[in-house]
Amino acid sequence: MALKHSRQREMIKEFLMTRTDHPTADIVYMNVRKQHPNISLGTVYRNLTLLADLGEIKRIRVGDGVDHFDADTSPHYHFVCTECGHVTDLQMKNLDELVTLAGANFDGQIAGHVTYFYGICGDCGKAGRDASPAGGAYH
Amino acid sequence: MALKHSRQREMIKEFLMTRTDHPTADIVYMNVRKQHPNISLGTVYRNLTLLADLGEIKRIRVGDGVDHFDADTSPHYHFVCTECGHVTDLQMKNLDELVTLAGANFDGQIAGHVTYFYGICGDCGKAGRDASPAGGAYH
DNA sequence: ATTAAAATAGTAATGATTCCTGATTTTGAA
DNA sequence: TTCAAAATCAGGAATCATTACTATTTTAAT
Repeated sequence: MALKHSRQREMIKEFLMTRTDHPTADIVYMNVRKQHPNISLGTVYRNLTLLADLGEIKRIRVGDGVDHFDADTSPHYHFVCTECGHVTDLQMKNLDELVTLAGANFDGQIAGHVTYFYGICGDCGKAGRDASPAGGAYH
Repeated sequence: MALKHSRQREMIKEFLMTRTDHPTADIVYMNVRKQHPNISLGTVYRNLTLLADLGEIKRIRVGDGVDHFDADTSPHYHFVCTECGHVTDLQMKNLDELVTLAGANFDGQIAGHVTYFYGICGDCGKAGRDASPAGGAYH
């Protein structure tokens, strides 16, 4: 029942903390494997889930069919690029007031909300303009 | 290239329009099969995707690992019960202003936002209180 | 050092969704 | 009406993320 220390879990957490983007389980796996070549994908999944349950990391779902993970557990919002799929942080005031607003005409207890934004990220926007036949700078 | 009429697609759309909840592909499949027993699950998926691409229905993703579908394409928000998993509509003013707010400190083009709420729905709340040892009405 | 609980590696299983293929429907024109 | 091309279908195989299983290894308390 008690939690025991594990080198694998430590490495997963450490790796996540080095990243400002929000890697998927598979990306975590590929990277941790560089230092610990025979870690298994199942171990990565199990520990990501465990850490998320403990509240040490956050699981992020942005509708792309893959779970992303974030070592930053403070409340903040995310942006998903519909072009490259990257998930990035977004500075913005907290919107918990929405829960009150939503609860006004609703029969039930609203515990929280999920909000994320989508569009074209800065990099893809630049690349798109550069590649455009209608007047980008090429070379 | 041109779209051709299909009985299957019609039935799928018709079934969705009878529902105020937001069925998954599998639920659509099981129900349409009552009238058209040898429709295939692949056909249901293909047509749900097609209808969603045409904008005739909406695909809803609420982080439960399954896509839900909604014949009501007008902008509105959803609530997911963490107890029973049901997805229901939620009356609330549109929040497109959030996109402007979010774009303020962001490098990129924000096209839209996804918001949904979660908690305990009215039915589960009632059931929970009824079953509670700490003072429900038993008789 | 001993030992029971927890965690692991490796692999199999699951579940939602997509892809593939040969047969069937639809539709517009002859 | 007849016909052929394009679209769609049914059924099943394949994919992909994730979870479950099991024999072995690691952890940590005695």
